[in-house]
Amino acid sequence: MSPTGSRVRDAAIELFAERGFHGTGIRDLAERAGLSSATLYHYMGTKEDLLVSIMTTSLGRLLTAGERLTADGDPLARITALVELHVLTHAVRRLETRVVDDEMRSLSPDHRATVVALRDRYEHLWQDAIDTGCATGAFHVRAPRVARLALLEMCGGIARWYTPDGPIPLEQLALRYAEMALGVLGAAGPPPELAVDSVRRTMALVDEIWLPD
Amino acid sequence: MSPTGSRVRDAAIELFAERGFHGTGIRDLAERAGLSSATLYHYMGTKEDLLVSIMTTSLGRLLTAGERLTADGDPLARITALVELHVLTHAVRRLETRVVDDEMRSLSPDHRATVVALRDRYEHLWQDAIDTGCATGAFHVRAPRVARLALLEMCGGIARWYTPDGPIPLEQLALRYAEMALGVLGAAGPPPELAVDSVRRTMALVDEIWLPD
Amino acid sequence: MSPTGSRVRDAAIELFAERGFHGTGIRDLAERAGLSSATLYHYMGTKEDLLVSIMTTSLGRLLTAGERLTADGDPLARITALVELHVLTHAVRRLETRVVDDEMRSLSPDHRATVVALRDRYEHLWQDAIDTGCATGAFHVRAPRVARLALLEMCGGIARWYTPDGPIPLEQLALRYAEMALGVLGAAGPPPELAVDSVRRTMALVDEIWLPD
Amino acid sequence: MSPTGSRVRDAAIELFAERGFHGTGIRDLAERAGLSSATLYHYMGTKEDLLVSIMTTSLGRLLTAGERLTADGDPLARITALVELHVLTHAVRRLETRVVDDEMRSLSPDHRATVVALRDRYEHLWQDAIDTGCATGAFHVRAPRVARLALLEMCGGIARWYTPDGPIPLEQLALRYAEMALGVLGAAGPPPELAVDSVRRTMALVDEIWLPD
DNA sequence: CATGAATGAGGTTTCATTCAT
DNA sequence: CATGAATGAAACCTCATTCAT
Repeated sequence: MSPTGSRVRDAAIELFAERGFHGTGIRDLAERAGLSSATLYHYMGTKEDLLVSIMTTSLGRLLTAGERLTADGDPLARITALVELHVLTHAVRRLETRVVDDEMRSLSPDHRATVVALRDRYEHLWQDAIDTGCATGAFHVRAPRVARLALLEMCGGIARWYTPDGPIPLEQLALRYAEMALGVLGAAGPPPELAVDSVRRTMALVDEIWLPD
Repeated sequence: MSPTGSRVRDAAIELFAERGFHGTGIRDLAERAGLSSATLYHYMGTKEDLLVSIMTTSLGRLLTAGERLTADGDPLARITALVELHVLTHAVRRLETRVVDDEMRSLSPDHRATVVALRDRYEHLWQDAIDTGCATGAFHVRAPRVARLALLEMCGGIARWYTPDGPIPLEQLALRYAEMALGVLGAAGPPPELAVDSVRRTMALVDEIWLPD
Repeated sequence: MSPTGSRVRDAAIELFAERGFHGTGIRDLAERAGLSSATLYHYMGTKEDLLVSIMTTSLGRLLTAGERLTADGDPLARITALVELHVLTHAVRRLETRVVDDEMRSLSPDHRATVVALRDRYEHLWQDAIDTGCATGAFHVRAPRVARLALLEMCGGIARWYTPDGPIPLEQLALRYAEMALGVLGAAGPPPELAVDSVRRTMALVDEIWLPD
Repeated sequence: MSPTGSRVRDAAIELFAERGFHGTGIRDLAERAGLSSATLYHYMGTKEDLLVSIMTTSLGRLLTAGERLTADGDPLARITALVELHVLTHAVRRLETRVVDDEMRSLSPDHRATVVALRDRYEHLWQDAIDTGCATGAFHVRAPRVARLALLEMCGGIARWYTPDGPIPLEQLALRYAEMALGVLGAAGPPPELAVDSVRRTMALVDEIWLPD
């Protein structure tokens, strides 16, 4: 993407995350991007197109990463990786992920369907890991669907408060969330050194997936 | 409040929850309440005043309930009750709670400060229970502040999907969330029959607190 | 008029004078009068009716007084009395007279015609005195119509700044204006003691005319 | 200024003068300027900004002209020039000057302060000439401050009735006002041919000062 | 006598978007 | 590639007024 195009996109991510889609005006976007509002339209379709593009890109990357991480491994390894992915992504890409999580309602029906389909595929990775783990006896959960919803909210919530200046390094945060998630699922975690290895692998993937931006 | 005033308030809760504050127009409100947009202004100040009133009322009730439930009891009982309260309120009052959780950013600085102060008092009840439980050895958490944030997100998330028509009765849902929360905190739960008693007590309080509406 | 009716009228005079007719809202009037805006309508017709009533009353009294003062006397005495009348009225009834002078343009055509007719009758008293004085050689003016307009503006202007707390007593002010007016007309004034007598007589008339209010 | 910008400004001057600031709607302005009401906002800030700009420009020019005319000369010459300036400006620029004289009350406090400061500087030129003339014995006035106020009202009043179609040429009108003003001040005027010269010089300045518009 | 409730019309200003240059 | 100019629609809110109680 052209550098100016990126500026537009970045401006949109910042403002949509901060003020919401309907709370952000075209002029706000233009000002933040350092352009006139007319010029904006060289780099985007409508305001909603911009939102859709942000959401599909972000969700698409999350899905790609999720699929790679769950291509093999036992349920415990898979859910651990998904939790790490979700937490790290929501921390490293706070703004994009907030837009994805909060602005679904601002989409028109057609666009919403597209985005929801992506999200469903992603969430299916979670549900599958949870269900399999319940079947194998690795997890002890009485309402697996509820567990999925609870875990997703819990892990995604980090985007509402995370800052890199906080007292706990991000790697440690991811470990804590992984522990909490396994607590939710009634599972025992792996030994610490394996857990650290897992987080580092996931972090590397997150960096790779978001690199081209 | 006058019946018409209630209709205005209810319309606002529905629409703010569904479309967001900035996504809801005065005409939408008027139409939903069955009034002309001019008449709306007999029952509210500005649109933001209406939002503030909804948020402070809702948060105020949650805080009152939380304070009552944590007036005594050991940390396990207190955190259990708070989880139940949060889950039940977010299920029974899906719309209000979504507005409270999502529209903080739509408030002007002054109003935001007021609302944030209320929320902080409420969240302090959680932090206090968690910290005490960690100190007594009832909980095993390495990052108590993170645990609080994670639990609040997890439990509040129910407002994003709950419907009374779902396959799991609300009482059971609350029990599941309590179990998951104790898993997050690395704690063992009480025997089932005591847990049911607790949920029923909390449900009664929720009903009472929200009655006058 | 009922005491409440007077309050309404007084409120209108104050606010119309201060903010102008279009700058004054019905609610402003109601608040100033200590009534609800609905109750206002027991004491007036439309907002414009209220304006018309204020203007015709005020102009009517000025006209009555002017006619009395010019019923006899030579041109110098008549113009002196008119100047005194105009100045004293605009000082003692600053607000009414400002409304009369400034809000003609806010009247609808019909009402305007009525008010203009009154004003014309009043101004004719001035023109007549001036013209007669020119004919008798008492005044030396090359453009008598312009002189009339200039004098009326000059004398009425006192309503834009007069306050009873000023350093110069009102009686003195009236004398100064009379002197200036005669200067405008190229006429010599009467001896001081006669001038004072005249002002006092005019002041008494002003008090009488405005008494019933 | 762009031609369209001028049209907006001209429309505002006409309508504010005719109907008053509060009596003029944005749609009236747009219609008069031949624009949509949205387009109006490319050429102005708020409606009040437009008013402020009109007032400061107009007053600023009057002040500049006044300063030039009173840079030297004896009190009689200075006051004569000021009277001519005031009269000619109020005749040639009837609408602007009416807005300046009538709409001070429509300004918000901050803007009002700015405009009042300009007006005070302008009026100070008058007061200074009057006071000096009294000191030198050129004028005979017992209340110099009152004289200033009276003269300003008298001369500015021409904007309320002047039309170029009237029976008296503007140059003659200015002479008549100068004579009347000297009458107010108890002063004898210059011989006719000098007076005519003075008016012509002042008229040239007025034309020059208002040219760039 | 007084008012709360109600409203259609209109207030000023901003919206997202287009297009000629 | 960039923008100033333009606009219909809509934003939030207030207007003057009526009427049942």
